[in-house]
Amino acid sequence: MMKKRYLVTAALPYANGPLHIGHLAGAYLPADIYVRYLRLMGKDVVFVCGSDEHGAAITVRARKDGVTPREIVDTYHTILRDTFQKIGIGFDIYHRTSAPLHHETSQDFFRTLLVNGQFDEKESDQYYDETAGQFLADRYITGTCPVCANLDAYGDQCEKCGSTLSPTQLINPRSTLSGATPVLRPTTHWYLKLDEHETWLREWINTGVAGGKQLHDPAAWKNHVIGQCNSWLEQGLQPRAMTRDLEWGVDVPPELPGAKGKKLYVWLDAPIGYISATKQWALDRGVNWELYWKNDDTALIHFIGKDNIVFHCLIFPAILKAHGEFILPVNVPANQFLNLEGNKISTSKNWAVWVHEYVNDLPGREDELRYNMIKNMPEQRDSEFTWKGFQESANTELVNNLAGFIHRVMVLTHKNYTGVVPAFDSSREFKSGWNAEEITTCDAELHRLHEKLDELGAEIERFNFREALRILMEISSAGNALLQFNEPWKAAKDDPELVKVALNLGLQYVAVLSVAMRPFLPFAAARLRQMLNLSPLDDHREWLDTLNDLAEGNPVLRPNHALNAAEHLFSRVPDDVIEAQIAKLQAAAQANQQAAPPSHPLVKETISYDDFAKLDIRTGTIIEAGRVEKADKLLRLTVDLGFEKRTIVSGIALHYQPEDIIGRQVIVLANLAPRTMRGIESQGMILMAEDAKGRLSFVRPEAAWPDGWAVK
RNA sequence: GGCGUGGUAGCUCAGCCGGUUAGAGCGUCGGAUUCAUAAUCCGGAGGUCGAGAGUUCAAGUCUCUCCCACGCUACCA
Repeated sequence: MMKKRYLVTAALPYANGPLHIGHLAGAYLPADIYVRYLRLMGKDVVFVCGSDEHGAAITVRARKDGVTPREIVDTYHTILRDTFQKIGIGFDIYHRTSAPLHHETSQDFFRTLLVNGQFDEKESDQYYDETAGQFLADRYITGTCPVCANLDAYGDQCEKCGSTLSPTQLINPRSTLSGATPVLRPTTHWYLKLDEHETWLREWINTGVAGGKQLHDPAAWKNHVIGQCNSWLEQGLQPRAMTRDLEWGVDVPPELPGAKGKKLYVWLDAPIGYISATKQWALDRGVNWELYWKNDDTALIHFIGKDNIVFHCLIFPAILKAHGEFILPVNVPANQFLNLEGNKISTSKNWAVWVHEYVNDLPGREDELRYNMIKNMPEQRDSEFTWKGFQESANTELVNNLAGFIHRVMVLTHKNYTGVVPAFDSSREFKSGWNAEEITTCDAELHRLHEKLDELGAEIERFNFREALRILMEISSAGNALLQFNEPWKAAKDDPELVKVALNLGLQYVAVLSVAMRPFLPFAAARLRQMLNLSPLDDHREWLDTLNDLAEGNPVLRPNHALNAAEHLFSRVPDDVIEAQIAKLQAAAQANQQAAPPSHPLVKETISYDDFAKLDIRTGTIIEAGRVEKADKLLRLTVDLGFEKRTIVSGIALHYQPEDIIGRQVIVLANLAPRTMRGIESQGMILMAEDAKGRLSFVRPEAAWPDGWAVK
């Protein structure tokens, strides 16, 4: 499905931290390869990205560091922008969501949705800090994680166990602004009626048809992308709040009643960044941005990691459709996750390879990292980065195979022909590099190169970057074999014609590689162009031209063209560099672990004896225990209080087996209001001790004790 | 508990709208070679395709059950 125009987006990185290799392998590298290829094919393509600079995490961070949010985002925006540039991610524009143009664009979008009747205004209860006098963003509330019992989980997420949370799930919530216990207060927000979009989204995802038009081929989408979307659609889409009570973000259009203090939520902020970035790019060039967003001849493609699938495949498309004028993405080739040395990459545990540190520690080795990332790209499933693997791929494949081949052709040409591309008799036969048994001619081999280059491009178009890279290396291997089979170093004396053909063709391989390498290894490709004394690639259909030349049997490098001096394109990565990186990784993780000892929860606000006396706590004995259907964490207990038996549902199933706890004496909060969980009424609560790791332990009298008596 | 994705050679991964002896790279073993950064080329070994059952003339490839990993989701007073 070739289109006239391409708009390629890469997920906006959040501007409160630097970039790690997982980000690179997940979204930016595949996007960059794809875009570089399209440019070399002469396509009209715009590649946009930018920093996502709003939200509570940034204000929390600013408060902690004692600086303004502006300072935080300025710092990281600069780091991110420079890192992308240094590792060779060639955005056409790297914008930022704090730009006024972005604020205007987002607000206009909001207004249009409002006019189109896409919102419901609804009141809901949100946590409010009475001391600070404001509503609390999820990030401003901390408390005990209900999943892993981490004492410092945020209202939106527990960083220890990674669970997604909502503030009301937190046990013992506290405001990070004042330390006070927040209270629930009603507030009004604008909800996008996502449920009304469910039907067309389901059809669009599964058939590619929307509004009666075939917009894409679902077979071209990755399994896990469609799978996850359907998983969500299955559960039914709910209206989603598009605004929040935040202090740092895009204002809800101020002319609207009730807009005061409210900001657009990420859903209507970050992805609109793609649009505002395009606008800015177009403005800078006097181009019409709408061609890229509102025209059916444009292919919109989002490169993201798998954590962003639902957002880019369901919510953002719903928003675009709700607006009415925008096109939908033709594909969302999300990658899975990259693990690091056997563990998940974790920012909070400092288990990561930071790209800005990499370019500093291993200067001039940008392509080596890119190569390994592509070779192990998590295209269909999670994959793994190891420093040992990095060293191996760099040394065996880039140094030995690729750089080695190029160097030997160059050196032989300099020895035999003083660095000038030799002319040769085109009828002369020789052994093919693709098969030692096959006798071939230069013309036939140029056609074979054409096939390979064409195939390579097709794999890129299908987002099969690993396979594309494999074909690139296959060309290099065939080049090595060409030399091996024809042995031009031997033939110089008795068969000079053979030497001419073999080296000429070898040089054609190298010239083709100088183009084909560019999407993957842009720095080395530039060095190689220089070495070959060819003009630098400027992304104007050089790939297409090369294909055309080869198809017609024309050499890419003409006879008598003078080459520059032979140089090694890559150098070995020595052991000590790798060892240093491994040591650094482990040291950082360890330091992080030591720096963050488990903190005890703050003591809650003082209460009177009367408050305590309201609690009726009794001894009891578990006489029955069983699992609760369809619940991982719940046990249904029957507890004997001596004077009566109670049914109590308790969230201890992960810590105790039912058969092990029958007969166990426990302490019961006996006058807690009954509550129904999973269809069972719980008449009380078992008191448990809990440690920093979330382990639970029964609390009980130190020796057998009669049931039903008070604990005071 | 529900949903989704994955579980294929020592390692990293392809293949999966069923169809000849299951593939690649790296590693390993043997051989050739020396123009080239101890590089290169050729060849071999290595997999009962997570487990079990079923459909079929034929199943990594379809169905069911189970196990494991990852993600989302429910339960936690």
